[in-house]
Amino acid sequence: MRGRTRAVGRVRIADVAQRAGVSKGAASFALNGRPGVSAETRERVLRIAADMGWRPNTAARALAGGRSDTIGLVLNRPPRVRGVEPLLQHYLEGMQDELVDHAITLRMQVVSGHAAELATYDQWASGNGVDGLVVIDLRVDDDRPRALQTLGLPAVTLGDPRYTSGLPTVWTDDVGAAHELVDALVALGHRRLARVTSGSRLAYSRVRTDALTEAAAARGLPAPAVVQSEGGSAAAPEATRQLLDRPAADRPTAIVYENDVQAMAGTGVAAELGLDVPGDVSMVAWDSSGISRLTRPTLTVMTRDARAEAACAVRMLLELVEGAPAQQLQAPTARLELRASTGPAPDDDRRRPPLSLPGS
Amino acid sequence: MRGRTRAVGRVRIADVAQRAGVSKGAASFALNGRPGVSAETRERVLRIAADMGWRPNTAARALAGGRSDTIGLVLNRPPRVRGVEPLLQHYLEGMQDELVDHAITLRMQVVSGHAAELATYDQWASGNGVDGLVVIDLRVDDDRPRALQTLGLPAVTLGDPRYTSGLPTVWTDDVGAAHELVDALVALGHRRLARVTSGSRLAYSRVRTDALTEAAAARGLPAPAVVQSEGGSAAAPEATRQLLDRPAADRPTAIVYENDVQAMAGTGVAAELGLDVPGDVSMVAWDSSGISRLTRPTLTVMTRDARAEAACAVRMLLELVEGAPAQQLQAPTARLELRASTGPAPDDDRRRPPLSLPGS
DNA sequence: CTGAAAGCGCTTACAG
DNA sequence: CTGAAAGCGCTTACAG
Repeated sequence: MRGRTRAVGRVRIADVAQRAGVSKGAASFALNGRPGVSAETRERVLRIAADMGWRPNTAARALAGGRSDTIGLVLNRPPRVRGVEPLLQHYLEGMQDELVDHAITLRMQVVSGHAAELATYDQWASGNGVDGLVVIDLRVDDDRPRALQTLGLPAVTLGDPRYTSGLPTVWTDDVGAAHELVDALVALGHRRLARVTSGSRLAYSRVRTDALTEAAAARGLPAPAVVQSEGGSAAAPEATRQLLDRPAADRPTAIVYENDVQAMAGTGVAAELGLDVPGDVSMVAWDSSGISRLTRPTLTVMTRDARAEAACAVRMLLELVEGAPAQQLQAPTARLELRASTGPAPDDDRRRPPLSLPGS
Repeated sequence: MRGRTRAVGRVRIADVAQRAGVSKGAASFALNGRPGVSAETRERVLRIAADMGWRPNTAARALAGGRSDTIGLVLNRPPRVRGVEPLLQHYLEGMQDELVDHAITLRMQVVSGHAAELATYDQWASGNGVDGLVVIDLRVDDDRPRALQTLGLPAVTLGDPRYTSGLPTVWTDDVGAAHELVDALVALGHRRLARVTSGSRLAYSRVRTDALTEAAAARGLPAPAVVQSEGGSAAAPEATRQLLDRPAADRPTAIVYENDVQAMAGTGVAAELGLDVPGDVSMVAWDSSGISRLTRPTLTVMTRDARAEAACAVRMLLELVEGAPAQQLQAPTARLELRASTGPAPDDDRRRPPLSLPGS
């Protein structure tokens, strides 16, 4: 069934070369846009290849050391959080947007563990399995940028340059966004903020938490309570309970979640505890999966175009593969979109004096 | 930067063979579990390969006509519905679950258009780019099963056998599920059902709609109103408005959506129209992304393990590649999980005589 | 049961 | 600017 029977009618580069009256090598040069062949020859070869329906054999190309027209993505997640959460969903969509226009394949490998991830990169590098990589889920102590540099594999990441170790990146200014968010909450009378994070070692999570803390300090607010919700959105209810299950004077009046699924879960917990959203506590989601208008109450979110960012990262990667220089591209900063889950802080919060003074 | 420099320290099958004192061919046989080599030789080769850290070069293997340790998935979706909707999300997760255990790569190609999809299959088949395929989004008039048979590409699909043209499949009995659902709605006093579908040509959507219609007829209910919501969840609000924006006597008292995102959107529209869920209208989602417990009201859903189904499909595919016979595997039928979005039909509906008699 | 050889389709130095 | 040849790492008939 498999084996060495060539698919019927499959046209090889040798067929194109013969028909064009040139050598295989010349045809290859023409087809790959390399110098060493006259303009008219190139054009003829191209036309004949199109006529005959030639398409490169990816395996042969890869084996010979050429382009594989494939980019790689490794997903390293423990099974229990292997869900496709909102941000990854947008990233996948954005990558698809760009790939479909370039007839590029996405090679996706799921691994459980850091060692397995590096082994995958090693194998891809040595087998020309991919032309380049998109690296996501950057951590604060990530050694993948360095490993990839050693392997000589072009790679682009999505995340704040301070954690990318020089890897080309598409990023957004979450620090600026955090300040806008805190300003808006302060304007609503909030002083006791809280933050539910996806994981303490995820770079983007860290950047946001740090920025929120700084912004709060700059406005003279007490340091936001920070609760880790490792293990995906499933842990968000527990994190929320931890924050809300205390006397009103201690309770945060606004919680900032990593994404809207977490915020929905948190809103449910608030209801269970007899708290009104936004009457008693305001809820904000940073990343949105697009359901923020559909929830009751509708969710206030930090909006940015993660999908476009991922598309942009892929474009950058393809250019990088072509030899373009590495860059750090800043995408538009997230903007606050106010909806029904946020409102003025509860009255008691406004009547009391600040709990602490500026300058943490 | 790229080119013919072999990655440092990369061990080839020839290195393994030399160290084991056998020919390359013998080593290949041993490594691939084929007959033609003694048990002790095989074991020695295997041990040495492991010691030396040998891993197959995928491209070389593919080119020589062997296993590529890759399975393919083509996503053919117009850009505007290129979102990762709940069902696809579960499928991706389930495929990942199975792939990670087998060190298999997923080759994913996004295309826009049927012709491009078939061209991709053709290229993969002729280049040994994949060992097999998972085919999703089966349509009622799908010619992909036949095309794949012609290409000789092993493939497994997810969907009702009546639309798979003999392709091996993992499927669930949506007809049985529809009957359970209608029974439950009838028990709550509902008589005017409605159905919002993902698309009239999607096989699973068609099966469900037909089954709901049959089940309604069997219970003596009028035929459910059916509204297409092509273009993803974005169209669900419009579809819902169409159903609910009529006099109470004409209005459905229960709407069955394709997934929970649609149902959330529909619930929002009901609120806009001043209708209470479930007081005036009950809402049911067929596929759930896991947020059905988080919405307000919580959503009644048809629960099944789509993730496990996808994992099972991949397992079947890998066995098929190994030469196992094709099969049709029936996964557990979806069960109804009643939550707050469904309740007794509005009173006026019970007081009136049936609108029609059994036997559509 | 094993070895030596050809071949998969392409790219790329190397001569002309 | 072009041709002829070697080689990428593997698999698989074909002889022994």
